[in-house]
Amino acid sequence: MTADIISITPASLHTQVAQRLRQMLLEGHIAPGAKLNERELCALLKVSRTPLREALKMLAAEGLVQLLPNRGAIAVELSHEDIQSTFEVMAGLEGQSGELAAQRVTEAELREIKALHFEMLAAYTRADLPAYYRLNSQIHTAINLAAKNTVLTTTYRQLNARLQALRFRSNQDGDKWQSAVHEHEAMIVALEKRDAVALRAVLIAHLNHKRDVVMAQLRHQAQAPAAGAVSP
Amino acid sequence: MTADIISITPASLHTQVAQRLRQMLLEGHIAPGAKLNERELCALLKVSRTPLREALKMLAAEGLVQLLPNRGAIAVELSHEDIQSTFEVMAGLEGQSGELAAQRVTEAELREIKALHFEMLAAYTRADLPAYYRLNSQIHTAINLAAKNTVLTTTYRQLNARLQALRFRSNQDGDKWQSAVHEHEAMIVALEKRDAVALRAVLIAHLNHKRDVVMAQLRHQAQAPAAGAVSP
DNA sequence: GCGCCTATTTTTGCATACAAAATTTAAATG
DNA sequence: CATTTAAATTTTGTATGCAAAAATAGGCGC
Repeated sequence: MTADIISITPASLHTQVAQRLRQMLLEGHIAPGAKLNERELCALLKVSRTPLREALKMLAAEGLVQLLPNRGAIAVELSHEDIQSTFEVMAGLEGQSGELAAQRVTEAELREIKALHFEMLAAYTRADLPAYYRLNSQIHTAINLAAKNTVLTTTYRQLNARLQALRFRSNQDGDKWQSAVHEHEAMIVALEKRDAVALRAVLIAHLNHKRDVVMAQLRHQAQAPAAGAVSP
Repeated sequence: MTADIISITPASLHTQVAQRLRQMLLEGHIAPGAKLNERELCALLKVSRTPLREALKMLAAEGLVQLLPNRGAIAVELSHEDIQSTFEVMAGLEGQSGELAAQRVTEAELREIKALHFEMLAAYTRADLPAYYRLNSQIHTAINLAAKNTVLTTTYRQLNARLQALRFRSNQDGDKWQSAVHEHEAMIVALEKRDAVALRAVLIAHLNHKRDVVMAQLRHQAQAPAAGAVSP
């Protein structure tokens, strides 16, 4: 809806700033809960406060930062309940993505998804976690795109971004990892068969398992807080 | 996630401006596709350009306005495809709302929803369209709230706002109206039985019908454009 | 009369300046 | 020495000013 404007112009400053900040939040260069000092960020990004503040307002509307009246902005810090809720909605969106993708996926898209799947298996076999995560994410994105619904895509992206900003590179144990891979196998099968109901079910189950892993990890973290944070 | 900050302060100017603009867009005081002139709006709202522009950036992130680089902002104008996509996602969200609401609705909530339902029947009987729409919307909102998922609620609200901004007070004919009311009856039954599957199904069907009505109306409108727009 | 090019005006985008609020620091009191 | 309070400093919020881009108007040639 916005993407179809052919941008010859090199994008306004506030847009660029928003993009940079978004990236910093997602890549963990700004930790959840961290205060976003305007002066600092202006210096870092070499822009004045006006475009920076405009970018912050956009990120706030996206749910990546939280505005505290008269106290500036902080990187979002989701409560356990927020995370649970987000996963719940994400599961619904993934399910719908799958349902629609099964009906609308083209041959070319299917081939590409299968290729990504095999690449992911390679990463799994090598226990290359970063590559695995990257490919995993690419597959889910590809399925989402195959659903051919721009609103679904933007909504999905937005919620996914919030979760990514939390940066729990869930060091899932071998068992969980293996079953995740099995679920991915089932996805491919369902997609090949254009079985909307099955793909929906697999994706929802997959995300629920991911949620369980993350929530368990969070509970664990809560009991044993970061090592350096005890006494100075 | 933002609401839990007890706001003693009377909300920053940019927040107020965003709220006013949002209202104007939803109530049709600003038509879809209309240009949002900064000077004009500043004069109207009696604020300087800074908070106004910040508000516009927020509304852009919410998908209510569209930013055209170096050319300001316009009220969103969704293509037929966008509208179709939005309804598709809304259907999924409504379905999930129903599914969760059936599991989580309290007795008090159920009673209130039933009361709203009867009020809506009264409005229907009187053929009081405005009241009917208001109550209809309240019922859907109540079901959504009964699902007890804040992310679902905000996502739902955001997409719903975009559709509302289009302002097709679909003058649905008697037949369609009657079946919409029947669907609402089915919702109440499913909710009372806490039948998640049934409520989900009814809500999805309900929204799909609404989509059909709206899309048909849009096609009709496209063929016979506004009367005053032909020649001066 | 019509299209095209240029000059003017308007409008947007960004930077800066000023005011108000919050935070920090330090002092003063118990 | 802790606690509270008041001043100083920082930080946010809003208004204004200036430059660049776009829209508009006018003039020119054809």
